[in-house]
Amino acid sequence: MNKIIERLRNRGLKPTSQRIAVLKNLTERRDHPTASDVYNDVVKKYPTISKATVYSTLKLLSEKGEIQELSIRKMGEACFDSILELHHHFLCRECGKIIDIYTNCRNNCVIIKAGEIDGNIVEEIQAYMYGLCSDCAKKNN
Amino acid sequence: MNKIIERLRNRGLKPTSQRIAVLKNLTERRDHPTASDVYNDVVKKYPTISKATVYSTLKLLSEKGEIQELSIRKMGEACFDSILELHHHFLCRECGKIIDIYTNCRNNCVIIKAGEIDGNIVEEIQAYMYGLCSDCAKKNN
DNA sequence: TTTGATGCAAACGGTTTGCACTTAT
DNA sequence: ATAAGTGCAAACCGTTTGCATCAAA
Repeated sequence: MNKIIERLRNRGLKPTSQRIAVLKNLTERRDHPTASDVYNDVVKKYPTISKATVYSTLKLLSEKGEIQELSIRKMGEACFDSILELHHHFLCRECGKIIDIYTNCRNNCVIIKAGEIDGNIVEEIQAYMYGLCSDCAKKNN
Repeated sequence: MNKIIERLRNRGLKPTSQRIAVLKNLTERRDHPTASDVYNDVVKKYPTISKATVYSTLKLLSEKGEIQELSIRKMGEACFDSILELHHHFLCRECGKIIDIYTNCRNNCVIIKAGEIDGNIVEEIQAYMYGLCSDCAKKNN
């Protein structure tokens, strides 16, 4: 818990109970939730929290670089990830699940090795993979 | 022009003047326009075209696989690409420009070579790179 | 002719904003 | 005390929808 408060303080954000609950929730789950997903969870413990606060907290945390907003969307909604370490995402076309992909991309990716491509300076790469997740692949057999 | 009509017919879409104008516009430009971008261009020649028609045409073409909707957004707006050939996208953090990246990824990417990762079947990969484009990199020096 | 497309305006849904009230420091 | 954050509702904006009109076959 103190760790969550510290993370907020380090980013210059007052550690209010709402913000603590939001960041804690996002940190504990690994399913790339949308703002509504986080709200629906947090509101159980803090019935008075508003969606606006959840939105504002997620936006602030993204801007400060404490969490990241993914480029892909779940049914039109932005989704968030508390893990900043370089990793990619797999999106299942059947069940819509988003799965973290950790790969030794740095070792294999010519672009990351070079740090630039076609004269453009590459600071970050996010790869989005589409296909059938292992669960859905099993079911379809 | 006949080529555009043929592309529409092949997808089972009536080649109306509006649809021809939309697909032609998207095919001629390489700047990954949003629906509004396309509308603003097309409306000059067809002053009566409505945004709803542009949206519907772009949606139909995406669904039929004739064009693609990118995963990234320009200021919250969906953007489209008439090029389906495997390629990636570079997004400049300074000017917001989206640049096509063609790389021999197939030869280097362990994931594409394997066709699966962590048991998930990978059918497609879109890589999004973030950084400074060559133009902005020059300016900043 | 008749089936499907268009244009308009209203609805929709995720996100943001304005403002009076509340809370952390 | 006071600066910052919250909750509510309304506004916002990209996108979709319903429906009467219109055009391609």
